[in-house]
Amino acid sequence: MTPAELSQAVQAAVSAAVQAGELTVDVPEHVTVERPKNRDHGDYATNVALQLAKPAGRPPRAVAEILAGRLRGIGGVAKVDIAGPGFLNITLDAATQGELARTIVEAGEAYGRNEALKGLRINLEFVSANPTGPIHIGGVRWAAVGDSLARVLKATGAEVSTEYYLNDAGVQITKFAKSLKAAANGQPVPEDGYVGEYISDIAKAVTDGVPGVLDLPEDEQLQVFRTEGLKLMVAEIQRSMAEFGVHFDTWFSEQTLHDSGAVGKAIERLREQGHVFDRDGAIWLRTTDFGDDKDRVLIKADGETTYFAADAAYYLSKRDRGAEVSVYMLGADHHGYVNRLKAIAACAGDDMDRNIEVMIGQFVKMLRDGKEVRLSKRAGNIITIDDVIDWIGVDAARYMLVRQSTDSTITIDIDLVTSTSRENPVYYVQYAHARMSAVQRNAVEKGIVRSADFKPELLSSEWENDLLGQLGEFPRVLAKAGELREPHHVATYLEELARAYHRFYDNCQILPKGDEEVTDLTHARLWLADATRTTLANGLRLLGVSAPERM
RNA sequence: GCGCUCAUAGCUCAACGGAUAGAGCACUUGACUACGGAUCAAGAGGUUGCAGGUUCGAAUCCUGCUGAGCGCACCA
Repeated sequence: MTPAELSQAVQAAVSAAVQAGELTVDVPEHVTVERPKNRDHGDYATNVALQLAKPAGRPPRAVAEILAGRLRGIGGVAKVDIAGPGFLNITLDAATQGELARTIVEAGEAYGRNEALKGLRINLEFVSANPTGPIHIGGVRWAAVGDSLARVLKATGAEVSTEYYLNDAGVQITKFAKSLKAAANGQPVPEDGYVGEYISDIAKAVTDGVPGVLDLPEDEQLQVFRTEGLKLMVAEIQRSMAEFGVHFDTWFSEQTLHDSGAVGKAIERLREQGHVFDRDGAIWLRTTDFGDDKDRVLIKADGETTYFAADAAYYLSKRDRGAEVSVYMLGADHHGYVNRLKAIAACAGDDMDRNIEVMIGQFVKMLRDGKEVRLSKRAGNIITIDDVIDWIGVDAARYMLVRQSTDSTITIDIDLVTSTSRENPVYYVQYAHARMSAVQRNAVEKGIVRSADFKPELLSSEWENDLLGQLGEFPRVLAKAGELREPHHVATYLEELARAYHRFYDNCQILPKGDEEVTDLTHARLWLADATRTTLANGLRLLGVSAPERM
């Protein structure tokens, strides 16, 4: 029995008690059934009696008594106890619990998938770093988290489109082009220009690709460095992302918004909604109607459109392309944008609490010799995505970055991370998978084929029970991670699952030793181990981390 | 000045409003004639920044305070 099925059974028990006139309450939509930390509290516990006590006008324990009687009648429930203030502690019989292993093995790659966000069309934008240099460590965090989040959202039933917004239209690109041109001509870096080895590399690639470029007039030269340099830089970013296992469905160019007239059209649409006004020769959007602390300029007095106007056009583009929910993942230095972005949605007539979500993630702080290293792209002092991959590899890097909540800053000690990368918890999880794969190899070698005649009641030890309980949590963890947009819950879960597996492994012999006989228990444990391997692999896939058969 | 975010073991981090706040690292002590020791078992380590409030119950929600990071453009 899965936790979801048990939850429904408890809900049905409440419903039956209400119909029988034993309780007078509205039947709750969802009944919480959780895995208690303490084994003495049964396999599952529910607080439903505590929550219904007040509306029912009865003491919690009295409500619990009523429900306990009905729960005992459910098939597969071995025991129901009332504990503490009114918790219902439910113990399943071993066969009912053990059956979960079969459920998981038969579901295979589909185990864990659910419909928590069924049909929701989500546009997920992340990284979106300016294409004026390689992706640095901060962007790498959003790459790891965003890509995993996309996988999690898909697994919870959403239709997800991932997107990288290329700011290829602004003055930063002009500075980038000037920096390339200067490097190619052996001139000093222009004021506010970009420096770093990559600048001279790209400058050389441009001059190799366009022979004679240095003989062109200044302005034509600049144009070549702008278009060709941008092309090369974007290709470089795309290569890094692909190497990191991160996929974007759409690379969206800001320039196309201007070229296609989408920016002007967006302003007209907002004007029709009644939120655009003129003041001091400029055209404004009245974002203060929707919680922003000041109104924003769309077109400056000199006639130029602002970056904000492109943002508005971009939001409307996402909407026109079918997004019900636009999710933005931004760094903490952009938290000031939250209100204005949400106001764009509201000004366009959308629901700012539903159609747009802006996630703010904290920084990555780097330490070297115990001191914080200040990173700046302009100064050329950066740690790139390629550096991180070189140090510890894709698996360890992605896992490290995705396993903690984006609410907290990540502190990476450069000396420590390179010297002790083996301590990364990712190996603990991967090792569990590799260990299980080894068992399967050995089984094949001994000619043991997992029998279809599975006796789930044999999985009755505390280690097997713990492992089954953990396995049953996976769909719920995924649903939570998707709904909260927090993929780190998957990583935390996998560590707990791996721990339960390692403990099971150390305490329960799976395959016979020497000339011992193959028993029903051998087969039952192979089912359980296979279910674990399946779940570990499914979870690791969601994080973009490999599930190795050997390490 | 106004605003956003954060504060949990020595360190890095977890914890749908639930029962005795959990892991890893580091520290102490055990388990390898091995289904893979990248593991397991045991120990030690906490007034969840401070003070109130809400309730059957608060690390979690609310208020105030302290500390840290960041943001407050007709820049992009």
